[in-house]
Amino acid sequence: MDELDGRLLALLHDEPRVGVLEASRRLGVARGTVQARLDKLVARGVVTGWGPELDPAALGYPVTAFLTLEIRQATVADGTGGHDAVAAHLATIPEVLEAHTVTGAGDLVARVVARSNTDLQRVIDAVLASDAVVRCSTTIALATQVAYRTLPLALQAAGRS
Amino acid sequence: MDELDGRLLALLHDEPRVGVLEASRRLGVARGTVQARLDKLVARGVVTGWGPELDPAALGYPVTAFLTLEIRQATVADGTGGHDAVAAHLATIPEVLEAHTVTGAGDLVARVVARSNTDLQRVIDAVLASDAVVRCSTTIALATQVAYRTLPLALQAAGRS
DNA sequence: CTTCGACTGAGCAAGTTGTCCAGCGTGCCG
DNA sequence: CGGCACGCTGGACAACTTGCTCAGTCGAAG
Repeated sequence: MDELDGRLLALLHDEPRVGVLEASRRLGVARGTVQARLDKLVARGVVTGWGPELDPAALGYPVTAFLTLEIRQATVADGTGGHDAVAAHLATIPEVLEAHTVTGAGDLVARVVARSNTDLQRVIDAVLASDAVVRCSTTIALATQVAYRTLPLALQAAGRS
Repeated sequence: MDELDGRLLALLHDEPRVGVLEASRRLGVARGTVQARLDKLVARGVVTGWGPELDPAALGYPVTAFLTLEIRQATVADGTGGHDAVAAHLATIPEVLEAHTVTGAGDLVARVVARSNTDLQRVIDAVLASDAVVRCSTTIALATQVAYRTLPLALQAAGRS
């Protein structure tokens, strides 16, 4: 991650449709260089994909909420662990966009979306359908102050390392 | 969002590098159709971008945490509101990947990353540098059970609407 | 001094893109 | 019922990009 990598990522971020050739022109380096840098970034795992970013709101799910789940700690009789069981359960619910185990009061935090505040109840019920979920507290996201971004981080990493 | 849109998004998700022509072959429709669908998805705001997805861990920031901030409610003497001031402040910190105002105990939830648990302290201090932040409680993400995804949601939306 | 890695600038065949066009079937409306 | 808009098809075209290769240059490290 040097300064050129940073500029490359910034360019791709601003105009994702530019190809390697166009990028090389913008950055003022040879095409092969851009290609090599990109390959390296992908190989290093820095760039994980180019998939289309979808907006849940535009898909009809404008409500975002964070659920803090409390998981039954004990392993169930059939041998399935509490966390794994819940993770598998959450993965089957399309409205669950992501989930992390965390420290602190709750055991697991999930980001979910819903068609409306009313619909959110349905989603929560779906989450609660697992026996391993003991409790669920809901925090609704009112507004996005900072939209998900990684570019500033990449630029900082480029500047330092 | 019909079934073809869903298949198209799924294909792009699985293999982002495929072009329009290849996609049309895979989906068994004409190239113009794929192009038209894509344009419409972008125009509708469903697809918000094709930017490269960066992995904070690969950038040297393997620690993820959720900060719940309590914001000073009163408007400051100079007229800057508490929320806006904090949002602007957070936006200047690269380690803050996203932030939302929320209902419930806290006023604002921010996702941050750090180089290590020790480094997390530095990030938290940076967040706390704003006068408008009254309190901050930290929840460290231990593991990702469900990685951020929107495809299942899109497929469900495609099936229904 | 030699070696090594990275970058440049060039070339080539093959493939893709953007943009047209005419034709066809379906559903809607007067 | 005729007419019309709309979306999809299949094809065409020039212009461009990609993947790949290669020789040459440059600076840093051994």
